[in-house]
Amino acid sequence: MADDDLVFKALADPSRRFLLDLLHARDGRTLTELESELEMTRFGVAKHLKVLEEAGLVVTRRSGREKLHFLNPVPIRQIHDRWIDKYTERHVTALLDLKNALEEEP
Amino acid sequence: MADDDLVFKALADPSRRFLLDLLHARDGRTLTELESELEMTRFGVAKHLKVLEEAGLVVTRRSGREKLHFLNPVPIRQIHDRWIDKYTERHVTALLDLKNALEEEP
DNA sequence: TTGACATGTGACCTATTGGTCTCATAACTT
DNA sequence: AAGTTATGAGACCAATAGGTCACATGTCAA
Repeated sequence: MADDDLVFKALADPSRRFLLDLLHARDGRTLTELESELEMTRFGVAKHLKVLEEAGLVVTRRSGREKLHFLNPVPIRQIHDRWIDKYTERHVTALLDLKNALEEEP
Repeated sequence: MADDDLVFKALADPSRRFLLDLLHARDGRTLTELESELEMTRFGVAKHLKVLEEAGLVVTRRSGREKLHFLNPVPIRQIHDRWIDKYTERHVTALLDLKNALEEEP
């Protein structure tokens, strides 16, 4: 399977995106710790983490019997750069900054 | 289905990503024109375009019997912002700029 | 070394998805 | 009006993906 296909397939599942949210909030967690945040068996979570790791969205490091998981932002940025050039980026960020500002002020 | 789920599901298919590539290169194309670029029947392409449109990745405008398709970069940028904060962005862009520079110079 | 803890593998079932086809509507051209 | 062009809706089938389970390996602590 092509590299980018692995990334997009990995992002296509809501549980996996939630795992990325968890790791974005705090890195270096174990499978068991992440498992407690999802309503799913350990096996399901392990499968999802494996998909994320094979896509390069999550990087791991072993520490004894534990496996620590870290978020890797590089593939996300590459998605961005595929369809948003520097010129367009200025417009889009300005638009979204305005949107966020308006949503914060009631 | 949740908004972000539609976007990620839409991006999960290589044919749909190729359609976005085509629209990124040149906007405002019709179904028939896009169809000629894929090795697939018109019905398949139409289905993919519908998925992209429902996800908000493609915006359309009718002109007589033709339907013109345009790329909308906003959802892409929102994916980016979900997992890459301003601080991380500086590091990642610097890293990727370096990578691209090295690949261009042999 | 014995038991508890943390993770890994592969089979299995069900639900979803990609792609094609038949049928149908609407608009331009002459 | 008639023929052609551009698109739309829904049935259908094969392939894929999400989730659980039984079973297994490696690691820590007493």
